[in-house]
Parts: sequence; C-alpha cells; structure tokens
Amino acid sequence: MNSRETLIDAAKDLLSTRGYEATSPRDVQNASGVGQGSFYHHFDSKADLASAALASLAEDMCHQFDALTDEDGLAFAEAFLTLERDALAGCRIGRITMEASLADDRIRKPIADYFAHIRSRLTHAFRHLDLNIEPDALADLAIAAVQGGYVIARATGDANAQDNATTALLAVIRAHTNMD
Amino acid sequence: MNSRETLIDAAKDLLSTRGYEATSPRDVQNASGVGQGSFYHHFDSKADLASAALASLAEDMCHQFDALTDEDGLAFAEAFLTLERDALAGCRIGRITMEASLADDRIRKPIADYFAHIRSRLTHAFRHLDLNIEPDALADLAIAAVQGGYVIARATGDANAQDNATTALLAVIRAHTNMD
DNA sequence: GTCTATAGAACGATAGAC
DNA sequence: GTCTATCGTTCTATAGAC
Repeated sequence: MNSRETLIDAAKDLLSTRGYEATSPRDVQNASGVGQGSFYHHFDSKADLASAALASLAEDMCHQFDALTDEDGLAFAEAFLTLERDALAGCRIGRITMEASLADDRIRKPIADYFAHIRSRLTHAFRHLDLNIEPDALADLAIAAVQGGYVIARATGDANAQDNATTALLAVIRAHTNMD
Repeated sequence: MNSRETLIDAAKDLLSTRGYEATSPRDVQNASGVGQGSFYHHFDSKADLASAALASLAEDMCHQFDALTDEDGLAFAEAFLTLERDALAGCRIGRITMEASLADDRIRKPIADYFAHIRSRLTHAFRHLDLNIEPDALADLAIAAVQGGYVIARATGDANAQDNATTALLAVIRAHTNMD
C-alpha cells in the first residue's frame, strides 16, 4: 500500500470517529506513520484528503448497505432498521453533517451521495409495501430513526435509545401493513 | 446586562449555530464586545462558559417545548412533530452530541437534561394514546424523527427531508390509533 | 471588574534536502 | 516520492496595568 492509500485509510478511521474539524493533518500523519511533507505531496489540503477519504468511506458504507439482504419490501426495511449498531459511537458519516465545514462542497458531496443512495433504495423498498403514505417520506423517517437514534443515545448516554426508535418504527409500519 | 451575561448570550448564539469545538473564546469575545481578560475573570475555561451557556440554552428550549400546547396525548405529539423548524440549520443543542467534546461532563450534562426532559414529556403524551407499543420507545422515535430529519436535510441539502420524516411518523401513528 | 499584551502549544500549509 | 524543518496564524489561557 502506497503513502497516498495509507493516508486515506488513516483519515477514514479518524473522520469516522472524531469528525472533520477535530481531525488535524498531524493526526493523520501520526496515525499513518507517513511524514509531514508527503501529506501535501499527495493532497492539496486537509479538505482535499478528507474529500477522498469520505468518498471511499461512503462507498464502503453503500456496499454494506446494499449487502443487507437480497429480499425486498418490508424485509429490506427490517434488515436496515434492526442492523446492530454502536449507538454511542455515532454514525461514521452522519456525524459530519452537523459541522460547519459541511458548507465546503468537497466535504458535503460524498456525504450527500451516501444519503441519496440509501434514501433511493429505501424508497424503492417501501414502494413495494403499497401503504397510503409516501414511500420517500417513509424512507426519510427510517433513516431519521437511525440517525436521530444516534443523537439521543449519545445525548442521554443510553445505548438502547436508538434500538427503541428503530424497533418502534418497525412495529408501527408492521401494524400499518396488516391494516390494508 | 453585565459582562458575564453578555458572554453567556454570545456563547449561546455561537454554540447554537457552530457547535462547541468550532467556537473559540476569541469568537465569543469578539461577538460580545467584551475584552479578552474578562472572559477568564468570569469563567475558568472555554468548557466552563460553554457549560453555563448550554444550561441556559437547554432551559430556554425546555420552556419552548413545554409551551407547545396545553393539550395532551396525540395533540401534544402532533404539536411537537409539526413545529416549524429550520432543518438546514440543525438542532441548536442536538448538533453538539456528535462532537468528541461530549465526553466532557460539563458539556454533556445540559444536553442530557434537555433530551431527558422532552423524552419524559413525550412518553407521558404517548402513554395517553394507549397503543400496543411502548410509549417510551415511541417517544424516542418522535425525537429521532426530528433529530434525524436535521441530519438528512443537511446531508442532502433538501430542507423538506425533516418534514417528510415527521409527517410520515404522524401519519403512521394516526393510522395505528384509529386501528385500536 | 475590565482592559491590553502576550504566553506556549497546535493549527494548516510550505520549503527544500535527499 | 519521502523526509525534516519551519513558516505564519490561531488556539486556549495567563499576566498584570488600571
């Protein structure tokens, strides 16, 4: 693995756990073991490296998401909502959305791509259910249950909060499905 | 208004919009018009001021939340879910939860208090509905719809995402209520 | 209690030897 | 392409005059 890839890997790890602003070029250099000059040989700036790292991270997460299950409809939504997550750690990519640096398009683009991807796939899944609720709105609610679950879990220190939210959503959707 | 209060007010404003780590003591000093020395006369550290500012902010937001409506049950949940919000701005207090500095108890305490407060009140409201879903889990879902809505809106740049999530939740809860 | 001045460390980024 | 050394700025915090 060359220096460029080593830097990206270290950046992915740090961005996932600390976010963008709290991660300095020095942190990435130390974590990767690459010298300071090499950073700026391969990347124009901190934002440039972060953009590449976030793009790779978003791709990884899209693949994980797509591999949830081969089934469709409710089964896919259930796989998404019941996936085991480290609620107290926060979303590796969602956490960045609250930073001011999101205004930088190099940072926002990969994050927007990830959410657009899972939104589209979840909308497709909910369309199969044929409820009298907009499938795309339901997709937003499913994503929000997960992302908001991270927020409540971290705020209260209660790791169950996220599971409460996703389980409750699955229950009301199920009830709604049986009704029609 | 004395210097201490002026500093707290400026800090509340900056923390609400930029978060904790992206707000420097200098920013607060400049925004408040108070000299650099006065900051450390009234507060031991940046975290000390932030703790006081967040406590005041959480109190403000609890009052706003409590004033949503005098009604109970579904009406309260509806008032909470349909409240007009600036989705692209993010939650003034929820945004802090994704920062590493949340590990500092002086920062986390006022945030935990706010979420515990609205969680408790929403649980109470959902208990009145008497659905066959745990009221506290439904409360977590309602909060998650709002907080996660901020995440999706900011990630995609689509201000409607939050409204989609909260409206969808209200719809499934309503359907569930009519069922019983 | 308020101010100006400044400390020491970390920030993002660059220079230049090899 | 990789390294060490260092730039100028900003960070959080302190000193000390008034």
